[in-house]
Amino acid sequence: MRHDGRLSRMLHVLLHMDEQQGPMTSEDIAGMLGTNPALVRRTLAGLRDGGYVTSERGHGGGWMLGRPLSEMTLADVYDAVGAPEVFALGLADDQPQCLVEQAVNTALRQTLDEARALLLRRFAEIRVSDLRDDFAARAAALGIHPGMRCAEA
Amino acid sequence: MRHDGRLSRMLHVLLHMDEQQGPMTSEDIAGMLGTNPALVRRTLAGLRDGGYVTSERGHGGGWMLGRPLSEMTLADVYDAVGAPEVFALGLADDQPQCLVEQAVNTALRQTLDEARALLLRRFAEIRVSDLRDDFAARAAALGIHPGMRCAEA
DNA sequence: CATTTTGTAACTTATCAAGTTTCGAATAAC
DNA sequence: GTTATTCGAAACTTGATAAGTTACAAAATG
Ligand code: FES
Ligand code: FES
Repeated sequence: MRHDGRLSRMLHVLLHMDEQQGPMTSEDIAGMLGTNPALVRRTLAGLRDGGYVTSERGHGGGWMLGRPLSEMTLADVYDAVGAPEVFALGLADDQPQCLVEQAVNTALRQTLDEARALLLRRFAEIRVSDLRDDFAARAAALGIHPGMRCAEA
Repeated sequence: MRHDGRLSRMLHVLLHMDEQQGPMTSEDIAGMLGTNPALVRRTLAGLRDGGYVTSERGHGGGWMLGRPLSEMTLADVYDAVGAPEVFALGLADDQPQCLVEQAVNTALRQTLDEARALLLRRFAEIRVSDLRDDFAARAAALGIHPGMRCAEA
């Protein structure tokens, strides 16, 4: 099944925004992600509603961080992109008549709920700034200037 | 995202097979699941390869359990249907050049791997016969004969 | 007013589980 | 051995939806 990359993409964008001076336009960002501006706007809209980024129209406009990365967790970003379905595994029928199928659903639902809870708990523990720090460590280890952009290379 | 219901469906089928005298044809099963025989064969093929069910062709043929439900875990069935992708959440790019994106991927991958491991560990702890027992308890609580079939009602 | 840039709606594409059709091969009943 | 049944398997269509695209209105700057 094709997966949902919105969380992954938005984290990437936030980190690049952090190491950027002024605002980034949707076009800048789209170039970075290898996609197009309209999609960027669509997805960033959720982050704007959550106050994690701000947008300005017109000359010199674009997207900027709405707060420091240390004040955003992965869970915040996950929620901001619409809290998409976590699992590809699912139930054949949510409310079956069949008692047998109800037993199956109960067991699967419990197990999936538990795994989802663990995942979201972990997401809530990780600040976006932690990823930046990991990135800085990587760059240092490789002796690479941390400001690189793959799209510009 | 549309989810993958193969595990759920196959568990349902196994439980019905267990409370059945003789073999069930693909058509019987398809009627139960609200689907069609070819799809049933396609999915059950994996369980047959794992020895969890057997199939016989011709008159009086069909599908039967290959071993008791107490000797199959949810993890066994999950593997037998092809160990489908667990998560709908995914990475935008698996092997990015960008160090920033690599940091994002590392963090997400770790967290997803942890949640997947928990899920599969739980699956390995649950025997299919446990679901049957839960079903029996449900039926008793409702005062319903446990042999009911929704498709026949 | 001309230009830049977001906001938004409408539409197309890609993907893959699910669903369908079809025919061949094996088995059993007669 | 002929017929009915049933699985096996390949080839194809459908449905759902994230992603991608197009287009244009609205707002801000100079
Ligand atoms: S997209 Fe991250 S460096 Fe280019
Ligand atoms: S499908 Fe489970 S009782 Fe009918």
